[in-house]
Amino acid sequence: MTTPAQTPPARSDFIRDIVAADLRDGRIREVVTRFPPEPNGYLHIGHAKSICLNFGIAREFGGRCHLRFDDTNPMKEEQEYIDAIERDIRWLGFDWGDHLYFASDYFEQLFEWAIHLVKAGKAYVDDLSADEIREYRGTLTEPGRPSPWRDRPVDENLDLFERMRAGEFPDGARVLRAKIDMASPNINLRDPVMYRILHAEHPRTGDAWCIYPMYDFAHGQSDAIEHITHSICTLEFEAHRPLYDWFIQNLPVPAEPHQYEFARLNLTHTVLSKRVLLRLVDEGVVRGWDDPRMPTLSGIRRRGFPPEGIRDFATLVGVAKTDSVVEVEYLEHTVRDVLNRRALRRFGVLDPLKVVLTDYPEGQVEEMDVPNNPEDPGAGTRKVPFSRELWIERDDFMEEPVRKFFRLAPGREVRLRSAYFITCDEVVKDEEGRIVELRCTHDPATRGGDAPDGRRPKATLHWVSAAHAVPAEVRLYEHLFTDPYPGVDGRDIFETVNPASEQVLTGCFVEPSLASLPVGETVQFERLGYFCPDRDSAPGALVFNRTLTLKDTWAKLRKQGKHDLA
RNA sequence: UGGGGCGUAGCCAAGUGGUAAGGCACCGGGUUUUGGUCCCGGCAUCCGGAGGUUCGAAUCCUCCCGCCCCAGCCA
Repeated sequence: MTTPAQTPPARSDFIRDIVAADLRDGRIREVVTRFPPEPNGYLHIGHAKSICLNFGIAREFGGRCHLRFDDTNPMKEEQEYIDAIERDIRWLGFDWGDHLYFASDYFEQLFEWAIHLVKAGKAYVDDLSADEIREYRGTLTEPGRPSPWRDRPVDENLDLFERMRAGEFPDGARVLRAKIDMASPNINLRDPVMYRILHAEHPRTGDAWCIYPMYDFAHGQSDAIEHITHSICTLEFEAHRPLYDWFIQNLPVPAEPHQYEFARLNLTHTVLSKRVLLRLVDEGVVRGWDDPRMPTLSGIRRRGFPPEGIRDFATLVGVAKTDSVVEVEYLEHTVRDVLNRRALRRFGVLDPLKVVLTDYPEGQVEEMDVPNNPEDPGAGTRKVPFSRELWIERDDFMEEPVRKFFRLAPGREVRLRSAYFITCDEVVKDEEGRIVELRCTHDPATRGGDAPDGRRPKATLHWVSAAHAVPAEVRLYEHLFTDPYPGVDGRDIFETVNPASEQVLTGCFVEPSLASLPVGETVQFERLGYFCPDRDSAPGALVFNRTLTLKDTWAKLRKQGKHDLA
């Protein structure tokens, strides 16, 4: 309850070291990075690591970071994704200024460069089918063989390539290939395909093109056009770097960018494969791309995670080349850390148990002053109505308390936070023996929560005045997958979806101030966790998402079976 | 068994010849009107393994072992 934790300073890593050295040695004057998403899905926490890296470096070294959509495959890309991606990056806290680009903006230039290679005898049109190309490519241990079309005359290649562009051939009929080395031990250099024919509507260029460049032919050149100095990508592109360099060296590009690779983020109990995420959405396993259980930025946002918590996570996790799987608890820690500092405290009762204060005047209402955030005195206090009948958490009472349970029990006195000390006198049950009400008395001298005689109850409970309580639905969220490493053991990922990943609670009661809390604003329900109004919320029908629980030592003791030990 | 990478605590991760940072998790203790926060302490005689070089090695050399990526007209 003291020193507010600091946002961790950006530490150095091997990429930042390279950037610093390039700046220091004058190899570059200004660092220019780029974040290059393909608009074929929503951004997820793994992308956040890359975004924080690229935009973070630009910010730290006084350079700039471009947002460039890698939209070279119209079969999978959609405007909806472009919009969502821009929204999510902004939400994360980054800005690309005027530097919004699309690989498709460079299609004409790329085409000209392809012609350049053809004229130089370094690219050719191949008539082989996809299957044949695969056969000719060889294997990991055997070299490939040259296509029969490999030595086609330049003029013929030029003519055919122009006609490919003109739409004279059907999809798959021919491709343009770079002529490099069919025997290269690096398969990426065995005459990689540069262009394929795709008679598809492109989200941005419409039907202007029916041939589209492959990633390898588009990415590096796009970097060169934008004068990107450090093209940062994930490890799986490492083997592509020689090809990246080959194109740069063999083309009259305006700059010579360099590619650097780092290990992508993996999280336990989480899947970050776009393919799988798409299936979860399509098959209705979740409520959509922004389901609070999804690792997408939009899901995390809906869940109530603050962007700062994600940024902190990215910096704490670091950047290296070791394949790693970070425990999701680490993310939860940085999120709690931010929320603990910022979130307003509120009262909400998830599983209500009625308490009647037999010695409290009927009809009387007191406005209790309650701190908005003990971590931040500047957050002030609020008034919370208190009256004779209250709701408390059913878990906060035990008729026959076990050894380490020190909440309410018959004959026991506890503190109602910022209100009074109360003592349980009587337990009321229904015919089935279920506890339906607790009859208690309060000590008027403890108003506000402090006893003049200095006595201190072992427990402090949250509460809501029954007459003023606002009903709400609360959705409890847990890991989407029970398996820490979903899919690694060969089991179908969909079979390890946690059936309890979403639990919908109805009949919850929250304090009056919560009725007007804006969607997406995360508050702490004292002693329970962090919650935020979901977009499904409506004026008379509040819906809250549980962002995260608070750390809960008592729950841990019970789970370990230690609550009853001496 | 082709090529490219990587192996430091349960999980991340510094360190790059001078005798193992930090965070998460975990375990103790203190404070506390949230069993939260905060504070204090503990947690690698050892850096995938084996040799070698050196006064001295996680850091250099050799060999071995393990894991990841590449055979899309995906990115």
